[in-house]
Amino acid sequence: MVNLSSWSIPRSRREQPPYFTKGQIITVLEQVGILLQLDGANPFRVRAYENASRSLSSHEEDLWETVNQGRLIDIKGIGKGIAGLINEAMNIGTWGDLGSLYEKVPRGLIEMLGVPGLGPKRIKQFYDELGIENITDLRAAAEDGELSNLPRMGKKMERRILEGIDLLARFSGRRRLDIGLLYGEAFERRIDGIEGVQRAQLAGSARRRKESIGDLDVVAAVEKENIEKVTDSILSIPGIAEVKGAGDSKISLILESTIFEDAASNSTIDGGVLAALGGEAWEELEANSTIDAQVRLVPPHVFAYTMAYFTGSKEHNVRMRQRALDMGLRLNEFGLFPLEGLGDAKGLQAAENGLPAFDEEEIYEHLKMKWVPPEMREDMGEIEASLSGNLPSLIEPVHVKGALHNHTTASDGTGSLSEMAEAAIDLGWEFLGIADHSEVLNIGGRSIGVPQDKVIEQGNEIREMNYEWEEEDTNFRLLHGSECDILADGKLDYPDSIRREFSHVVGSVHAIGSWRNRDEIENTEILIKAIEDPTFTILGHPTGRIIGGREGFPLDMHAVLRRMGELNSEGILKACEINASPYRLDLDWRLCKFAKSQGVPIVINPDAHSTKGLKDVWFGVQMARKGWLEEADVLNCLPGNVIEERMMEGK
DNA sequence: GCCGTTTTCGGCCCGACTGTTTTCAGTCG
Repeated sequence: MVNLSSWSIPRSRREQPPYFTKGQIITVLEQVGILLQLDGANPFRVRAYENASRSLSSHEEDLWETVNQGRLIDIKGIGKGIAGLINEAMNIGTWGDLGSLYEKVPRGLIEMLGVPGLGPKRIKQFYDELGIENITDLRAAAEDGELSNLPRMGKKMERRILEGIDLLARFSGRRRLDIGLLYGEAFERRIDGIEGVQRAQLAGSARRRKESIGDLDVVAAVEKENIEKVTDSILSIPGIAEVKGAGDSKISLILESTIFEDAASNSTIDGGVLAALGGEAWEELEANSTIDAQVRLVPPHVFAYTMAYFTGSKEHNVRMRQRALDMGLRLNEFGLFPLEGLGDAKGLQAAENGLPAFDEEEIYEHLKMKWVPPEMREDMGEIEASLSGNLPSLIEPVHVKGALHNHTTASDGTGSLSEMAEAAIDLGWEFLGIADHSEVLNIGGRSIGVPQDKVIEQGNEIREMNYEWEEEDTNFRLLHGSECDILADGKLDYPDSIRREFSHVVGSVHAIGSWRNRDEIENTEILIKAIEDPTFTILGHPTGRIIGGREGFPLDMHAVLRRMGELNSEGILKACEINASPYRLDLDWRLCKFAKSQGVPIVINPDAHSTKGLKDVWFGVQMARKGWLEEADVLNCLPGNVIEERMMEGK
């Protein structure tokens, strides 16, 4: 959901250029796209702003440098107009006449976009004709029957809007990946088990492993004569809170947690996903959560095309269509057809003359491309890589041989040293890094961190345990590290003498408040200073974001990763964590490829606070895959007998 | 507003569903 408080044109807090950061510019372009829609602008102009914003966020260079070199218009999607705007914003600190656009569109209209079934056109119509400026006005007008007097509006629309407002209040927002997958896998299995369904598979952002899921897409292969029967069966699946619509080829509904009833005893529900989930997810499910879902029913021979289409992303699909057009073909959810002689044939009828494809590999083959793993389908360069045959060979969960950031009862974990070690051995790991909180940390007035004498004791205990494993020829060791707080001034917690004894120091920011009150440039400088400390090894959850909870603090992560890359090139190990907790998934996957390009090694850390928490590594691997990483890019794929040495590089 | 080895003008991805209509506009993905 959009955050209304941030919907004003930013004013610079700086004395000299650059007056705005790349992040601010990306946000403004994105917001302008939305404001223009509500203002009834040409939809292609709207898209131009959306595209510019998107393409800027995947622009890896320093934007200020690009501006100064006059190379803005070299960025695809940025032409003369938007380049001029960015120039002005960074050099002069003003935004052209965008201020008037921001003034013109009432904030409440943006909020109204969140109402299901309401789009920019109707919102503008309500505003122009009835003066409706926000959801409160909208509800009143609908209840008074004013909406149904407008052209192309009726009683049904009015009722739908009222329901939409309720829906928005109850179920707004996206679900974390772990919750989304839990629902998605359960729903997929239920549908797959229905008589008349030949195949059923989860598509959409869940299949692409986005860090949050808006709604679920399941594609089911069903022969035409069975559609009615299968539709009835789907609508009788337990756990459907509401049916939003049902046609011949598409069913929209809202799922609730009762879909999991008797799931525990259902042996068909299993797989890596459920195994990867700890207790926390289950607890949350019981608290009345819901998720939107769509089922697409298609004839078996077009299943692969429909899967590819509904896996997305939208941006990937646009590029794929364009690729098809370049080859004189049309691509849609039913197939791939030569444009020539296509005539007026539409939809499924046209599919009769399409190129056959049993699976997605064949679709990509028809387009002279290599199959792209779903996680990578974000139009972040995978089309080009696929065309040139340079797709990476992505990391897999089995490559992981340990993890370096985990907690015990010494700080706020629930497992003892030996319990955590045992759980790691059970996972087939060769090492486990302990990194309890440093002494300064207290949350809600309760001290969580490990005092100095205790952390020294912990080190002795670990040495003894390691000695025993070595004696009995067990290929496993504990690494004694620490999750050291990065203080507001960039200093690390604990005295130097203590920190030097650790095998690795995970430096993390926890006092998010003070970092959120500073600007991007200041935070970036201070964080880099912390990283440069000789004892610093791994940057823990870099931005402090909580998915569905709070944004991270402002930070130029590109600049941080560039500096870390420099230090690595000098032989000093500075690694960046992908915090694998589904609540964090931070480093963001969008930055993994850049980290790699700068020579910054990645560590996938579960940040486990319990034995179960170790399994969260699975989610981190999914993010690494989205970020194009291979086994060799991830430090905790190294064998146990070399990891400790690697941690000490440059010290 | 962006883009271009057919193009500096005229395109810009494509189809289903819904509710409103009697041929289509708006929304969604």
